[in-house]
Amino acid sequence: MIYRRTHQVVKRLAARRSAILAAARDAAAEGGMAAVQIAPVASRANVAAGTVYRYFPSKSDLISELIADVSRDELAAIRRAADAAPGPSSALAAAVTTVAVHVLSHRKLAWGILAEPVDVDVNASRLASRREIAGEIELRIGAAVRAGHLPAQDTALAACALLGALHEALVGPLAPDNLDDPAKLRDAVQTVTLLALRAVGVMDARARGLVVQAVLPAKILVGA
Amino acid sequence: MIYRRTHQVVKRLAARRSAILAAARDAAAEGGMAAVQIAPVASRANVAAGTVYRYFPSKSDLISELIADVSRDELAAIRRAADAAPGPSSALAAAVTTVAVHVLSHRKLAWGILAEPVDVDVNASRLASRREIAGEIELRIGAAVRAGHLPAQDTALAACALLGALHEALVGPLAPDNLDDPAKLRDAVQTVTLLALRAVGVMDARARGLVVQAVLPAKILVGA
DNA sequence: AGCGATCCTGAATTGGTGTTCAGTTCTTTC
DNA sequence: GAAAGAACTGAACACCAATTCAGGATCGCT
Repeated sequence: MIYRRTHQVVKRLAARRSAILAAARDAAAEGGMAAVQIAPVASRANVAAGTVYRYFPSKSDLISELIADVSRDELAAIRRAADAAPGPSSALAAAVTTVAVHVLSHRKLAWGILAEPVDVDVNASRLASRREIAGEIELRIGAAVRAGHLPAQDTALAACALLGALHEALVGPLAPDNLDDPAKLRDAVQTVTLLALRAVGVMDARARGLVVQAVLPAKILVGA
Repeated sequence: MIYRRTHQVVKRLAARRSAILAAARDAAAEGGMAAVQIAPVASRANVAAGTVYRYFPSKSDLISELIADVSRDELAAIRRAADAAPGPSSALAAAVTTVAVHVLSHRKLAWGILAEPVDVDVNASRLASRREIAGEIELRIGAAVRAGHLPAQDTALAACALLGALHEALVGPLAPDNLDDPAKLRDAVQTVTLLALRAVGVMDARARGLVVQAVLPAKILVGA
C-alpha cells in the first residue's frame, strides 16, 4: 500500500511552505531578524511550532532561505532597472537608485537581511546573496569604465563601498528618521545616488543629470 | 566604625574595572560582540563571574562602556589627524584615512562595535558614539564646503554615507580577505579614501593628491 | 469503510547564558 | 588582634528560545 501525494496535497504543502516563509518575512520586516522566532512565525502562519520543522530542518535554514528570497527579488529589480537604461552610466545610476528605493521600502527587513546578527551557517547564505548583488553593481561599474565614462578602478571594492554608503545612509542607525515624508525620501535617494555616482568618478555636473533621469522612473511610493 | 577605602584599595578597584573592560575588549577583538560573555570575560580578567557584577550592573552596561571607550579613542585619533592637516580638504582626507586605518587594525572589534547585534539598551550607547564620529566627519565636510572646496550638500547624510562606504569596503563581509599583506592594505585604504573624497565632490585629480598626502603619515602597520 | 502512511500539534525537553546570593576572604578601624 | 564592613567566589538559579516527540488528525489507497 503505497502512499502517493496527490496534487492537492502537494499544493497545500507548497502553500504552507510559502506561508511560513511569508510569515518569517513579515516578522523580519516588523522587528528585524531578532523577531524571526519559531513560535511567533508559526503562529503567524497558522501552524504549530513543530510543523515549521517539517518544512525547514532548522531555524538557520529558514532564515537562509528568507534571505535568498529577498535578495533574489532585489537582484531581479536591479537588473530590470539597469537593463532598461540607455547607456552604461545610466544603467549604473538606475541600479543604484533601485537599491536605494528597495532598501528604503522595508528598512527593518533590509537591516535584518544585511547586517543583523545570525549564526555562522546563515552567514554563508547571506554572504552569497550579498555577493550577487555586489557583483551586479560591479558589472555595471565595469561597463561604465570600459565605455570611458569612469576612470579605471578596483570595481569590486567600489561596488562594496557603494552598497555600504547606501545602506548606512538610508537604513543605518544614523539614517535620518524623518524619511516618512515622500519628498524627503526622494531627496534622500537623490542625494545618496549622487554621492555614489561621484564616488566612482562621475563628474558632478553629469552625475546630477543622471540622478534626475534615474529617479524619475523609480517608484518612490513606499509603505512602512 | 566607619570603613573608608584606602588609596591602595581604590587603585586596585580601578585596576580591576579596567581589567574587566580590557578583557571584554580582547574578547570582542577576537570573536566579535557575541564572544563578550560574562564567564569568559571574567576568566580573562582573572575574576569570578559574580565579580563582574560588582563593577557593571549588567552585561549591557559593560558593553555600552566598551563601545564608548573604543569610540572615544577613535574620535580622538580622528581629531588629532584632522587638526594636524594644513587645510580643510586635507583634514577631511586625514580623518577618512584615520577611520580606515583604525577600522582595519581590529576588524572584528570594529565589526562588533559597529554592526553586531546587541540589546536595545546597548544600542542607545552605540548610537551616541557613532553619532559623535559621524558628527566629526560632518564637521570636516562642512568646513571644506565653506572653504569652497566642495559643493554645497547635506553634510550629515554625506558623513553617514562615507562611514558606511569605509566600513563595508574594509570590514564588511564582502571585504577582500587578502588584506594581510601590508601593501594590499595600503592600497585598500587609498582606494577607499579616494572613493570617499570623490563622493563628497572632490575632483578626481585633486583627490588623488590628497589621498597620497593623507596616507603617508598614517601608520599602516596593523596587527591582526 | 478500513488500514497504513503521512502530517500536524503543542507541551515537554534541552542547551546555553545572564544573574543572584550565601558563604568565604580580605580590609579597615579601634 | 578582633570586630565590622566590603569585596570576591562560584555553584545554583532563572530565563528564553530552539528543538523534539508521542499522540491525535488527515490522507491515499483498496
